[in-house]
Amino acid sequence: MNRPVIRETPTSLPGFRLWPGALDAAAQKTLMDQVLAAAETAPFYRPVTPGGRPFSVEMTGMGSLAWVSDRAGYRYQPTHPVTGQPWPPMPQTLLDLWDALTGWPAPPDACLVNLYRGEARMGLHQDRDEADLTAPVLSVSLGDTAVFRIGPAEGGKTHGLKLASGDVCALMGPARLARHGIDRLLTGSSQLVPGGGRINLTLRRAL
DNA sequence: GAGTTCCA
DNA sequence: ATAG
Repeated sequence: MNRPVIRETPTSLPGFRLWPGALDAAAQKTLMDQVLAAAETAPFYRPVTPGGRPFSVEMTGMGSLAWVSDRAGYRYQPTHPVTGQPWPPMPQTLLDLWDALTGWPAPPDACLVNLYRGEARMGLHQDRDEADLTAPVLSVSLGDTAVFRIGPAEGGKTHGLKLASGDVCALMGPARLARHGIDRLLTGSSQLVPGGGRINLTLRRAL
C-alpha cells in the first residue's frame, strides 16, 4: 500500500479487528479507480434472494470467484451472473493489504464488491459459504460512512460502529462467524464514489 | 435507535 | 428457507 497502517482500534468482540484510516486519501482514490475499471467489464447488478426478493445493494466481484445469490441459493462462482464472463482480476493492492493485515499464509481468491446508495442496507448475517471457515474475512470501506452492526456468532447483543472511507476491518479467529450487517449510510459524508454512496470490498478465501 | 421475533 |  502507499502508506502503512497507523493503528488498530481495540474492540469488545475478540477476533474483530479494526484499522481506522488504514488507507489514506491517495490509496482510496487508487483503489476506487481500480474498482471502477473492473466494473466496466463486470457491471454492478442487483441480486435476488433465493425467495426472489431483490437486494437493496448492487454487487459485482473481482478475483477468481465471487459470491452470488439467486433463486438457486448462495454460492461462489467464477463468472458474472449477467455477462457470463470471468470476474476481473483482484488488484495487487488488495492482495498486499490482505498480507499486511491478516498475515494469512494463502491469498484471498474472492472479492465481493457491494455498492450501497440511498437507503441500501444489509441485514444481520454470517459469512458461512466459504470452504475454510478459519480463514479471515477482510473488509475495506470506500465512500460514504456507514453504520456497521456486529455481534457474537451465537447471537445476543450487537453493537453499532461507524465505518468511514479508508477504514479496514477483519473478522478472524473467534469472530470469523460473527453476525454483522449494515444499518444505514451517512449519505453525503464522502465524495469518493461517483454519484455518491459507499463501496465495500470483502476479501475472502472461498475455496 | 437498538434489539428481538417472526415470516417465507 | 437464506445476506430479504
